[in-house]
Amino acid sequence: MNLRAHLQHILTEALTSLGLEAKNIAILPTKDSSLGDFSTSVAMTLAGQAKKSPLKIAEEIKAVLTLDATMVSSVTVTPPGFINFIQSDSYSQSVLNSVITNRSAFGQDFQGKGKRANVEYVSANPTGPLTVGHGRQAILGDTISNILDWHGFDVTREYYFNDAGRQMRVLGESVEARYFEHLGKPFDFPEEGYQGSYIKEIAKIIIDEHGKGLHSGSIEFREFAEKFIFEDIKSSLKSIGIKHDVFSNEKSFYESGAIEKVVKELREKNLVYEKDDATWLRTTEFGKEKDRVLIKSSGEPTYRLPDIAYHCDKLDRGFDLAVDIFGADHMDTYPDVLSAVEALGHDITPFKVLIHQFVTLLKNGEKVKMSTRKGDFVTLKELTESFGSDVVRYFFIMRGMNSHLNFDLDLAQDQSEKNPVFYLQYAHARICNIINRCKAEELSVNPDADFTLLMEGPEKELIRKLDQFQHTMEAALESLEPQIVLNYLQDLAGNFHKFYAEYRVITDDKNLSEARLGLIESVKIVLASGMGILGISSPARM
RNA sequence: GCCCCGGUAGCUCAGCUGGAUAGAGCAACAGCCUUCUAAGCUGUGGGCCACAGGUUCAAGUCCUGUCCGGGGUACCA
Repeated sequence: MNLRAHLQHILTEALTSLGLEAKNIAILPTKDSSLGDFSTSVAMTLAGQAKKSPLKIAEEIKAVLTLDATMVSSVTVTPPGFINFIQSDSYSQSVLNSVITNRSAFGQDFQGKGKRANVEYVSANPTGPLTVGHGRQAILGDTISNILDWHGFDVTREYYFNDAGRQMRVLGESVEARYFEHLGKPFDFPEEGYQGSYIKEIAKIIIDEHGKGLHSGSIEFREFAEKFIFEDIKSSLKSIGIKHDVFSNEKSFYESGAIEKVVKELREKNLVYEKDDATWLRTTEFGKEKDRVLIKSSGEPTYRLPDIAYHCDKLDRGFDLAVDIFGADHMDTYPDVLSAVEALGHDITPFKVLIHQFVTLLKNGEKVKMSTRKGDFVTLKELTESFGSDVVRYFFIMRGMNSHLNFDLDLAQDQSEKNPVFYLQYAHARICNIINRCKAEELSVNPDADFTLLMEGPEKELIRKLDQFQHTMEAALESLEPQIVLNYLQDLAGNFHKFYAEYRVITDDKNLSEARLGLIESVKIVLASGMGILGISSPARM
């Protein structure tokens, strides 16, 4: 059993026996290990309720704790009322034994076993290459999927796209214009058309593959462009190790009649009405300031309508958890969609919506305003080609999704050489190297080595850190913030590098060498697990 | 105007459900490779955690207000 869970248990018992409220007992690893391994502030929290000084309560709690000596070696009380726990040697022993025995399964709690999760991410319409901004979402989504997967969820990675709307029509018109431009014929470039150079390339390829005889309004333009761009998107994602399981197409909801059904049901609930030749959704009923258009006067629906049908469909498919990952531009739109889904009688609690802030690109110290339509952007592919998948993935995870991300293209090249991702990978590679050396010395990993020989500060720190892996992963599941995993690994690697600088694994003392080998093997296992979750490779040599 | 996110070291950012002395990388400076990989380690300097109130035994963290930056507020997605 995990020490933290054990402490939770005995503290609950102790508080109950004292007639105190045993709720929200915060047990945290101490920052300063000289104070102990874990501490709780529960005595101070309860001081008001019990009308006693925190120190007195702490002492009382300490007196009635039923300690398991195989886990806790001592308990101290320090002002202003912390209760500190020092873990026993046998517990430390069991941590390393557990890592080495369970290997990649170490730390897994299988909270999601038997549950199905859906993660929708990227979902960019095929109107142009994926940009750096999409990259952030792609990597967030993929990593969150990995976290769910780690916890035992059956995860469906989904990409939803819209190929029936206005954007795709304009795409077709843009390609058509470039087609006739290439052929030296008169053309009309749409006012809101896509201006990127890739449109011209597509037009050229159409000439090569379909000849010069296409007429204005031909469906080929749009269809070819969509197919071509989608291939590019998929290959961009592949280059950073991302593959979706399901591509959901808006069109299918028209074909299945789901869209009509949504409108009909919303109308029956009086949530839809006609005005100015358009069909409106009564979002004011959901607390919004204004109602929103559902179907334009042109007859084209806005994205809201298919989105509602799509979200109903996700629920119908029986997911226990459905994570939507959107950019900040969706901030205002998803509540309407979810409210409508709820109004249609669905339970929307499976939905968890994550909003990430934008990526700002800096070039020559100035902001680059990115627009797919204007063709002014840096693609994810360019980024990956310059820096490699590991660096790109790390870069996008290292910042919380709520932070605006500044990406300085000039600095990126310099920094890529000193990128913190190498710090992690280097720790792993160093360990692999030592393990190889150990083999030559005929030292092998033994889960029952005498780990009580690991008495030095950095060694104890490593064991403490390894013990926190499970809790870290629980926190990552709770918050769906991949960054938590990354911060943990960074700390673990840091602890290892400190240990490495000061101590040698291969020594004259065979028992000590064996114990240290077990320690670094454990670090390697957890590093590899964590890096796997982040989608970052863990090289054996660098 | 209204809604959402942010404001922490010179720069980019961490800071777990409020906890003990606020951290990392980069940048600057000074050390450490005859010994398992120096993509590393050690040390120095650098902070009114935007500002003002409030809650609490305890606030970078929670509440209110102000200021600054970003996003949204479309019959675009």
